[in-house]
Amino acid sequence: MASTPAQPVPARAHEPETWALRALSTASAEASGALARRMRMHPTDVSAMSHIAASDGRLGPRELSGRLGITPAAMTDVVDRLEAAGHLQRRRDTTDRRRVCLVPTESAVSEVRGQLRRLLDRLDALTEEFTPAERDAIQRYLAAATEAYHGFTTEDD
Amino acid sequence: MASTPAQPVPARAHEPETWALRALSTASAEASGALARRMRMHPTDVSAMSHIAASDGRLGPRELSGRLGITPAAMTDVVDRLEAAGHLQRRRDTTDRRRVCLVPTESAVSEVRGQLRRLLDRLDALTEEFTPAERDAIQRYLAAATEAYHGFTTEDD
DNA sequence: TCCATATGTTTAGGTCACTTAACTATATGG
DNA sequence: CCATATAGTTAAGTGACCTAAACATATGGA
Repeated sequence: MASTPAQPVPARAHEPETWALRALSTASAEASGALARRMRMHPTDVSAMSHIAASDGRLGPRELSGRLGITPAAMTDVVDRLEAAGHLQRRRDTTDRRRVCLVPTESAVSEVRGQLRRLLDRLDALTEEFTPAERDAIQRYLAAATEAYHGFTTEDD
Repeated sequence: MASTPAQPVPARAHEPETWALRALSTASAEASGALARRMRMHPTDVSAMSHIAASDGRLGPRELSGRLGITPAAMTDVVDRLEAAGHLQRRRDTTDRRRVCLVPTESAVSEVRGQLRRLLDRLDALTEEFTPAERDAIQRYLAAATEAYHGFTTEDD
């Protein structure tokens, strides 16, 4: 079943939060895989549809390929798959006829939103158990952790 | 640069922590990619080495393929690559000669540990900014969030 | 003891999501 | 109006995965 990462338990000598973050990363990666499986789509295609469904309808293949970290050529394949599956339509941009707008279909938007909501509702529910002061600390911690990961990513070797 | 996920900003109507978790997931996925790139290895191979480096030296291909969510046949390819790169050795188990033990080389262990430490140290450092009570809340939240992701993953459709 | 069955690993062959490079079409500034 | 840049696609190739089958070893019961 597991379709993604799965990290080993780190070898002691780190903070409990650090272990917890690694477990969290693994769990969230597995959830992404589960989401894709449930929608019977490739993980890349789900990511693409998430962006498209949240866009203003003017998102094009080039911009999207950059966001997903794949080449424009690969993006053509992704869009081909999504269009064939009836999840979106290509529409020529009227003002710049080089551009293509990726317009999600009604059904695709509601399916993406619906499936995502199952996850996001679960996450929303977590906050009920915490006081406002605790929630403030949690939010600060999550932001700092995100920044720490980002710092590691952009760290020069 | 971006080699992984990258989620869109969710469309409102959710808790700040929920948005923060999605940003965190994206950031951690990108960090995993950066880790692999820095070690000049495939993401799968890095995951494999993480498990092997943290093992008791008796970890075999079948068990590891299960942990990584790939088939045993694919695992053979992974082990071939890692062995060719000098990161591990295959050793026949003496008590059950069907089994192969994946023994990491000295250099591989120190490289994996060294690179991982750069990340884990960053994460450890985060905790300094919080009080013990806040840290307790953070730890509870992280555990609950992990469980929420896991619940979503195993949710029957 | 010997065989049926189960388990760990590898081999063989195929698939498909990606890559790079080249091509078409459109935009734009000098 | 042409040189150059940009959006998108096509073409050809690569490699990390898959399924299926083979092989080696273990194990429990007749």
